[in-house]
Amino acid sequence: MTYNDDGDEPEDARGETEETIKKRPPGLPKNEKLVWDVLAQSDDPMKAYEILDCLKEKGVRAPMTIYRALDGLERKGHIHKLEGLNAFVLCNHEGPHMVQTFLVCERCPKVRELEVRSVEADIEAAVDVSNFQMNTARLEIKGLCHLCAGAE
Amino acid sequence: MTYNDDGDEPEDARGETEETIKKRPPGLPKNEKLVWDVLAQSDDPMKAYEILDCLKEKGVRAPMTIYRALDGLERKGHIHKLEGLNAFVLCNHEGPHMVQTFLVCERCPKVRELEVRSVEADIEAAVDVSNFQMNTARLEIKGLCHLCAGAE
DNA sequence: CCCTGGAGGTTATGATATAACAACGATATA
DNA sequence: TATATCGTTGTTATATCATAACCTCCAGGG
Repeated sequence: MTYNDDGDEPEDARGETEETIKKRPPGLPKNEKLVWDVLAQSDDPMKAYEILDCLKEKGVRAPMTIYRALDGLERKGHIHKLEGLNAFVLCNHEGPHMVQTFLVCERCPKVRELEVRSVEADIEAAVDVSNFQMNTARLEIKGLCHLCAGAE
Repeated sequence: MTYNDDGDEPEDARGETEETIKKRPPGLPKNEKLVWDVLAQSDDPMKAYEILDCLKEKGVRAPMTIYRALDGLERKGHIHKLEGLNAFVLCNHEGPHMVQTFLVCERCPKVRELEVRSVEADIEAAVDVSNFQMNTARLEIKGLCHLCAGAE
């Protein structure tokens, strides 16, 4: 058995992943696949220890395992960390991008990732003026989501 | 002695604050003044436990004390938290503002706060379209500062 | 065959942050 | 004065988040 025994689908035999819509990127090591699948089944961002809880049943015991997988996934651009929540979400679009924009509800756990071209352009311009060499940027917008705002 | 014995200047008797340029807002409780003064003397963002170390000599013993003061200062808009660094900086401009923008160097501890009107406008527009009720936003831009970029 | 490097397992610990409760001082007001 | 209340502070304990260090396994290349 190798560390990269890629099935195209999760090896899970119990049908837990039937609602997964997103397609898991190929070539991930075992633990990164496990973590990716957990995140894919969650509508909301998840904390490292929550992911760990979900994977206890699969034999994962140590936080280290989760953090290593998260680190790998993040370096490959498959997930983002929401620093304000200490939580992680799948990236929801193709290709690399410099500015990640999130709408974070303060009343419910919902987070949406946006892609806002005009913001990206403005940022690049402003940063340029400041003589700063941008690598990545993360914009976390806090407030009330659609539903929570409606409910006052 | 009251909890709000405002002197206009830090009560520090040893001249440690001689380089302070910023003007501490009036009416702060004792611990918030202490923490504000520490941040004012630092060019760079500081972590809670670093602030605590600086205030050991003034008799502050517990992390709680620092976190409470930071919380008060943040709610009043006098400081910001850089979530990506778990660190805190003085706010560098007047009046309330919805979007905080930071240039965070990945090679040295330098962080600059910007005010970028065009970005703010774009964000508000984009958020509006998304049917989201924005409260605040924080943009953390990572890369190489001026000096570090020059040094390759 | 042996070496190497990526991936993984495990234990321990470090770093960050909050809960809970007690005590104090200022202010208001009866 | 009495006493109620509120914000601030002090203190202890604990929760939460993250990494260091060390060892093993195994696939692939000389």
